[in-house]
Amino acid sequence: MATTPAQTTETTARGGRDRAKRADAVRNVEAIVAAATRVLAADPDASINDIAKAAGVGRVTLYGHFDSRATLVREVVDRAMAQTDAALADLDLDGDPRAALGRLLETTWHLTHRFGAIVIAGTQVLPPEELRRAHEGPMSRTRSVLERGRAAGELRADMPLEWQLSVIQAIIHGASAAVHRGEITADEAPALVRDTALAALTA
Amino acid sequence: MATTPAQTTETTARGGRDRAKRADAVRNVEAIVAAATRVLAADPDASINDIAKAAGVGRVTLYGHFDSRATLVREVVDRAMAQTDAALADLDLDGDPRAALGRLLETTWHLTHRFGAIVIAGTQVLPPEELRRAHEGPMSRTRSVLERGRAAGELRADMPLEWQLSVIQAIIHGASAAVHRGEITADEAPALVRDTALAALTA
DNA sequence: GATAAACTGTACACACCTGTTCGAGTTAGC
DNA sequence: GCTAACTCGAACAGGTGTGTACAGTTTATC
Repeated sequence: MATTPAQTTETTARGGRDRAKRADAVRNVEAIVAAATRVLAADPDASINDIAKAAGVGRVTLYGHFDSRATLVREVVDRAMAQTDAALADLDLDGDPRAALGRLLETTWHLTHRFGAIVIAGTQVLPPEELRRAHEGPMSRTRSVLERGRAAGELRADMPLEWQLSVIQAIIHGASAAVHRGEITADEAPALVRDTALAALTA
Repeated sequence: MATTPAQTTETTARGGRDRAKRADAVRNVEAIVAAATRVLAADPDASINDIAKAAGVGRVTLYGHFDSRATLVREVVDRAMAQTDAALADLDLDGDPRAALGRLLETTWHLTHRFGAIVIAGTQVLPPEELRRAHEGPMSRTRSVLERGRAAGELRADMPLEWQLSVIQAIIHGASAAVHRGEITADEAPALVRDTALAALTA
């Protein structure tokens, strides 16, 4: 329990109005987003009711904080992308392109697996170009490493770069699905993803 | 009420009752299955209404031929699998494992791309083990070629076989998605799938 | 401890999808 | 050309999901 008030919460977040949001309201919003992330990652078609229940909150309360399903999904996607971007920003992508790509692959896999079907939930609600823009950030990092590897002759350049990006995405998603099916464990997945994708992109 | 047996059309199909089906009924059933295949391949969540409309038939008529959505989906999946199995049976899978796998990959891609999201429609309606059994046929062909290649030292054997199957599936589905997004053309896809998958599975 | 913000459950309006029933019109088949 | 099979639209029942309105209660904050 915070005994020291002093600029309690963020007044700058969205509505930045005169009054600050009440502490329990902030807590609930947080619980809702967290629950939505968890639930939607498992089932992109989960209802608002499921999410509210998972957050330990009434459905009406949820609507008090988010205008619509789309708004909530957008928030979840935004946070996921922000987290993704932050994790990727910590990565050292210099040096040997293959090694850099390997690190990038492992990290990306962890993120993809954590966020699972949220992307799907996004595609069903958000306009395509908005989704495209969200993907752009992480994608561009991979693309630049890929370009560097191709230019250095360490990665094969005899197929479209966009195709190679698709392959990477496909393998990562495939690994996540394979883990869910129990064919491989979450522990061995990163190495498999890295080795397989690197092999696929090597001449 | 059987006035004339006659054995006109297929009395053996399913209900194998006394009277033969009328010609227009057969035609409609065919149109429905074709439309369902087409529509569900694009959107696995398409409603019965959409399918009936696409088939140029009333919704009630559709229900006259198929008890429920599940029945229709089952029929569509069954036909797709039969077609798949037939196409794969024509393939020569002997000789050099890599060449055989290459042929298998190209053919499988064509089939997957044609049937698209039908698998998803299936997973949502049919019991898991029924789907599993449907997948078993085509999957087992790939598995045996894969095993042969691994044993011959032509394909890498340092990762689980099940994982390699997942990778193949992921690349094929990824290619189909990439074509839909317009990143690559349907013409260049088979070669890309073959080359990429073979590279991924080669030591 | 007073006040306003926030929470709660219930209930309603609306939309969509599934599956069924009905009566009337159309058509294939003998 | 008769008859049974087939088709059609409209309409209903049951289910689910979204979003809103209301009235009462809790609770943070000053």
